[in-house]
Amino acid sequence: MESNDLKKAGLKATLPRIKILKFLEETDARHMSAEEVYKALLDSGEEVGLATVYRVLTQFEAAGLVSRHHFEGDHSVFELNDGEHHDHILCVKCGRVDEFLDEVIEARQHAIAKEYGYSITDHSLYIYGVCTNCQKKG
Amino acid sequence: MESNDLKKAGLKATLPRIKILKFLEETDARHMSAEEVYKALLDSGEEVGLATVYRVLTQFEAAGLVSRHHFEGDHSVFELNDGEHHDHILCVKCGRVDEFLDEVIEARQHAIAKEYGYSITDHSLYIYGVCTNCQKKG
DNA sequence: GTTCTAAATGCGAAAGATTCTCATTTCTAC
DNA sequence: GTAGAAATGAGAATCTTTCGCATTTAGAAC
Ligand SMILES: [Mn+2]
Ligand SMILES: [Mn+2]
Ligand SMILES: [Zn+2]
Ligand SMILES: [Zn+2]
Repeated sequence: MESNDLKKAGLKATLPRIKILKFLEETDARHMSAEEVYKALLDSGEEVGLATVYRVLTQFEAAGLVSRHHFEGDHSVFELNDGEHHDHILCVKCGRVDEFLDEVIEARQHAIAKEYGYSITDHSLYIYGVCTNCQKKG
Repeated sequence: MESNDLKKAGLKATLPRIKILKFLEETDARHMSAEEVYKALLDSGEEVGLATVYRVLTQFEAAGLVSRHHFEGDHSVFELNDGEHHDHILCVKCGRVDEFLDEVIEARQHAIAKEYGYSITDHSLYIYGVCTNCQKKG
């Protein structure tokens, strides 16, 4: 139930927040932009202002409910957190996105941070390429 | 001499391009935005239109003369290529940027691309943290 | 259940970064 | 030197995101 999740996250259980969280939990599409969330809600008959979608997604991010990614210079996309970190590999032709977690890379990142004297807070790793399908086509 | 470098890159040796390339080669600042390049040129008495700076940097990128980075959701920054790839670790407090190259990570990325069936074209890795100096301050 | 108040919303306006349009200028090849 | 193609500059336009503010709402207190 969404209102409880929101309260646990320290957010007032308002109707727009409930709708957005519910939508993110139920949709199969991951990695959606604010605009896409907004339009999807409209299409399903739920009225939420675009500015509110932006605000709420930013709050969800701060609360740890979603992650924000910046794929290839584009606008921000959001995805519901499932508790485990992962990185992304994406197709520059068709936009396909796959997720992976590599412990060796994770460990090396921490070693590098240590080496340079940084207290690590976060990282982003995107691998770009052409997926199997798009390679076949040309 | 910049005009030769430009011609080698397949670009007509125009005055704006020469000025921008010369500037990038002579400045100590790396990782500059288009706006910063534009202003720095103005300050040094060189007149180049902002739209031209954007255009030229994008052409330089396509020609392999510079790399473009998207640090932390912000606008694009550019740096002159020195022939060798590197990744970045940056301080979220003061904006300091350090560069590193980790062969283990590079190798793992290729392994992952292979595993998922991607023909890899590029990647971006940014590690965010707090640098030594900023840790001391609090 | 009613009332109260701070917080949240929705709308349009505004912002910031980048691209586009098009008249004018500049390279380069001949 | 001339011609034609390509590049430039200036401002308009675009796109995403944020802001300002009047109105509404959640949730706590009666
Ligand atoms: Mn993901
Ligand atoms: Mn660099
Ligand atoms: Zn593909
Ligand atoms: Zn710092």
